[in-house]
Amino acid sequence: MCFRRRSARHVCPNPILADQPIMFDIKWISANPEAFDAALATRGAEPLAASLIALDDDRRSVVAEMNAAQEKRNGASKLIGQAKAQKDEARAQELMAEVAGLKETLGQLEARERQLTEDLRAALSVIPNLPAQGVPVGEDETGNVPYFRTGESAETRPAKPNLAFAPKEHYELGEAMGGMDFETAAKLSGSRFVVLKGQIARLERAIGQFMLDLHVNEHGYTEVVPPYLVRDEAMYGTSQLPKFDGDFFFTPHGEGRLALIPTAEVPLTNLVREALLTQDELPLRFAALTPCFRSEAGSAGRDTRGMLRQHQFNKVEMVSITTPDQSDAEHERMLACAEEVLKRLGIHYRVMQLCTGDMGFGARRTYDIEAWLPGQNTYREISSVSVCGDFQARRMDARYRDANGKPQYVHTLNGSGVAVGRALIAVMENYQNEDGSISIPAALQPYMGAIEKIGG
RNA sequence: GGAGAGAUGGCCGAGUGGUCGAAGGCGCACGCCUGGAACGCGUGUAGGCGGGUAACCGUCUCGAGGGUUCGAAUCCCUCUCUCUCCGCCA
Repeated sequence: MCFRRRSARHVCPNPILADQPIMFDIKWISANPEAFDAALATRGAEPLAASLIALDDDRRSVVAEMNAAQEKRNGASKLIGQAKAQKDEARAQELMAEVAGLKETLGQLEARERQLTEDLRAALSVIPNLPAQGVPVGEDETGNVPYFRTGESAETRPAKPNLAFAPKEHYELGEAMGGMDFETAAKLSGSRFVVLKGQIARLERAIGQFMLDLHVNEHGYTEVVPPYLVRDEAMYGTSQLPKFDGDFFFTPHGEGRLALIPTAEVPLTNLVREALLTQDELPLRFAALTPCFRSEAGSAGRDTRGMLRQHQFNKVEMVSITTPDQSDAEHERMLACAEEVLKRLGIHYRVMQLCTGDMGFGARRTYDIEAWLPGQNTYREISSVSVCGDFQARRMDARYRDANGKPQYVHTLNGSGVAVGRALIAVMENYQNEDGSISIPAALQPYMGAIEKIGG
């Protein structure tokens, strides 16, 4: 709840957030107003540069006035100290009277400065990140375009399975096997929850273990077990807040609340919040297997059957912290890491580069990996890999010292590697047999006690 | 949950109401020394904001916010966080 201004109430759930750093460089906006507005336009936002610059001009003139008044006061105070030291009480009294008048104007100026800074911060905090060069312009998912990394083609990816029968959807297979129970889950928790049992539960665990091992052992990520409950400040840092307050679960804690992480991106990225790193520490690469909790209020009615869209699911997340010049290469690398999961599992997929209108709030550029689901006869998102530039770093105040010793904002990247629940769906549907059993992909067999098949 | 201690620069760590943005150390950079290095010696080294082409100038910041004062890292209040001990507990 924000007490300051009615208009800001819905975007300012926690007054603590008012102290958070600013996420756009207002100087850059002032120097490039047309480019700023043009970039916003591709994301479906109204032009804002003029109003932001006006606000900043006001702020700067007040700051200048304030500084001048402070300088005057400081000078006088110093003289008072000297006068007192010389026992010149009359002179001291004289100076003190002079300074007295400054106090009031100074107080007013400080109050105005604070208000203007907060107004500017509040305005900037709800503006989405600007797209990177080359991101296709479009309004929604129909504007997304297929993407291949250098050296990649359809031939370098697993083919669709050759099923000589009508494939079933994952929930049909799971329920028939007694390993997937939505009715019981609804009794416990309502819709959009599931109970996994027996071999399906084990398969879910195997997939998560396999993926985390892959990234840790072969892709150079440091394994992390982060908190699953985080403060609003952390959610603000990765830009889930203040704009999307309704999409998450919160639990009361003390006088405030904690958020259940919607993705491990939040705790993993915030690992470097308020840090000043050295250049040779970078890049930092973190991976974690965690549950994710999403309220998803806006998506009621979509994908109500099965476990495609749940309030709770497990996911392996990758996060990289890099210098600005490394982030684009790291983005391709991270995409390769995520793709490798599907290659090892032998699941057909495609990669889509998201257009400007379909990208998430904090992303500069995003690749989605969509796995082929025979039961649905379509591709469904199983991973999303984004580079955020310095957008999150500004919000978190995460910096490093560059070659000249100057602090600079780091760049952050995040990607699913991949969503466990959806990978389970993909394995089940792609490896189903006509008798309803499911073959276990070779990569997972070590995690399944070397069995080759479940159910049936 | 109960009791106590603390929060200072990249890190560690001193600190008196007035010239303290802050001793000292570590780290880092540069120079000297060396065949080259280590050691040693010397010099330099916070961040934000505003102004200036720049050199530079001003201002703010010693956990956060408020107060006392002409003047606060230093005194008072509130809050947040950390640590130690006790209790409870997977």
